[in-house]
Amino acid sequence: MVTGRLGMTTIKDVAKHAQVSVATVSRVLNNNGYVNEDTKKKVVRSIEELNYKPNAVARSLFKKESKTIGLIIPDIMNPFFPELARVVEDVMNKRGYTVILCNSDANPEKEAHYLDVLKRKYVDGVMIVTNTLQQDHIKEWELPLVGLDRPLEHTVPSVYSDNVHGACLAVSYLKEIGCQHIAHIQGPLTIANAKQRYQGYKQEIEKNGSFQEELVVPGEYQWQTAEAATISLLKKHPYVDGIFAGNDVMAFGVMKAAIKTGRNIPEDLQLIGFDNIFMSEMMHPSLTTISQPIDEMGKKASELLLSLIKGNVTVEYPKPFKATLKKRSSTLQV
Amino acid sequence: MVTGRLGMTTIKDVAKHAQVSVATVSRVLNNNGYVNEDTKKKVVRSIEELNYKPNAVARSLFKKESKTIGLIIPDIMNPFFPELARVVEDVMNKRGYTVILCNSDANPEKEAHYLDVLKRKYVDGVMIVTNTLQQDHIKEWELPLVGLDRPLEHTVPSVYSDNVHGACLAVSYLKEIGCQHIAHIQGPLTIANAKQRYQGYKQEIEKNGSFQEELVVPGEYQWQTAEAATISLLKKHPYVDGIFAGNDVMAFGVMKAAIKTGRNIPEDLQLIGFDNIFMSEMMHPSLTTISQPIDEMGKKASELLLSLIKGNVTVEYPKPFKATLKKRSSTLQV
DNA sequence: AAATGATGTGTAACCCGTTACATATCATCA
DNA sequence: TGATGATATGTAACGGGTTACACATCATTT
Repeated sequence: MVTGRLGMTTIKDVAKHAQVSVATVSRVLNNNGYVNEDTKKKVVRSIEELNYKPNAVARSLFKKESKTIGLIIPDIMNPFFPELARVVEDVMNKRGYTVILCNSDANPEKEAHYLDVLKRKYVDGVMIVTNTLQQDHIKEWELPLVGLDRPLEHTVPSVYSDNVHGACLAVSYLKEIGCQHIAHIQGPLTIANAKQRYQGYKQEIEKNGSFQEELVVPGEYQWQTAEAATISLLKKHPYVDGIFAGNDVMAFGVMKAAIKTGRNIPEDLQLIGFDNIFMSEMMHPSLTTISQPIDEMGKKASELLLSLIKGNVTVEYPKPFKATLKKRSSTLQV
Repeated sequence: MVTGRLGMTTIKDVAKHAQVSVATVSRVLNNNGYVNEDTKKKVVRSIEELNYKPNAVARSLFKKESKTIGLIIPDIMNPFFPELARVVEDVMNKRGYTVILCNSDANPEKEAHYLDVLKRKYVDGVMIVTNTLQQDHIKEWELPLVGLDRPLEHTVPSVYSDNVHGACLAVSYLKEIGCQHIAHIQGPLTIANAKQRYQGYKQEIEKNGSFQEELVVPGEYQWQTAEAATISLLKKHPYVDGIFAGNDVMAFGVMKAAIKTGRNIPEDLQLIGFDNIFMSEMMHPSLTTISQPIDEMGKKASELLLSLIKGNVTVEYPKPFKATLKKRSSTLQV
């Protein structure tokens, strides 16, 4: 009596069992149209007895929606993204959506490939962290799309924080607590937020006209590179007494470098990171950092995407989120 | 000329454009059956001109497969899982599969819910990290399933490492390098691997008959709890000179506790963690730990699942992976 | 009492691929 | 020369839902 994949029960089985048509069963399932109370009970009982679960694929095919979204990020191993992924998955799950995880490695081909696959799978929308998405790609893309972490083309609403402002906050605080020579460990300039953080740094430093190009070194958003870069920086410029790292992970590298070069943080060298990933509190000393409201951002992005999926064409383009200074122990108390 | 969702081109459009039947187009697409070379060229040209992408949902419905798998883990924010997720996603992607990410929070209801949803979406298989999956749940579950990180029912092949052995390794090494009083920060005993690591600890300690229940304290696999537990442990038993933490994250908590109680690692207190998550190298001192071959395990689990999906009923039940000692700076050099 | 509208249910088309089956041509072989 | 098999292509059923439309019943209105 049971047909379908692996003995999966179908709506036909239920209809036969309850002695009604499939249309009636469907009406009961979707709770729409007219169904007599008794009929409904009969159908519900059959559904339970047969342990029937409607086939989501068949439904998708007809409805042209899959209750699935794609989440494209560079790399889930980058500590910033698990937090984001978690929030997104949470919100989406509560709303009945499922999340396909895609690691692009910031590789445009991989991104394009995922976009393609996702579309064929009828995902209802995509959330993406990217630097490379080209306008022509987006043009062909008629599905709900929201950018994350980095501003995208103006045709795509994006959720990100005010990196320039955040960087200014960091640097101005370093100045405030007495740093005379503030260096910057820079992220890859191909990434918009790294550039902006650098801009904020420069901008704030230039307020008293002391900007020195040599105090900016690339750390590739990785602690190993940042560690090496910091060591050679400190060798060349031993007077550096404050460092603004482009993200927390690089700040961890700075910490290692400080230890290796015999400096104490915060006494000899004050340090501020960016992101406030959850590990930053775990380090010793705990890391003063510019906190991005990751939770809020993830929630906002999810709501935005959901709204686009619901068909709202004119969603708001959210203002950049405010990054805030989170004081911990890698800077001195004022 | 273009029909379908959002102007999506269908196989019919292509057939019409190439002046052949849909069957022929399908044959070209799937590269099976007989197709004349010239016809093929015509069809390929039409496909390109119309930028046709076959609809994966329709294909799924017929083929009863979705080229999608589910990955159910407790929480992607737990640093152990991003590494795993990354490998799995990588392998699967290369084989043409897409990964749905599910955070269960180790909550049986959530797990059951995800399992249900995934099944309805025709996922081809599921990889799961769980302590709670009951036999009756698995019985109803006719899809390819592999367990991860923890041994599951004997009906389900699982990929995990030899935790008892790993714990023994840790403790015996601590003894070897001179520790007299070795404590254990324990994970939640509801989790099989935490229990096994505790067993290994106990087993190895008992070899010289010095097991003391009071030197075992619960750290809930979290650094905050572990930190607090360690502080009170060290207060009560100041002679403790070695700690085996049930995982790396708790070891980080121990590090904080050591600093707060004025101890140097490794001089005053030697420390070994478990997992070898990538942060363990980043900490200062870098953490000596029992390394699980996360990459290999992820790959193995993926291959296993793929094999089940391909229809192999009798897959091997893999031997537990060997955990190995990774010496770093939280223990003294011998 | 006839008309109207709400209620209740079934039939069949549709979503978009895949493939079994039917049909047709052509080369090869006995 | 008729049989056989390889090649080539089309028609239609199928997968498992959803829903437009048709039809029937019943209560209410005038």
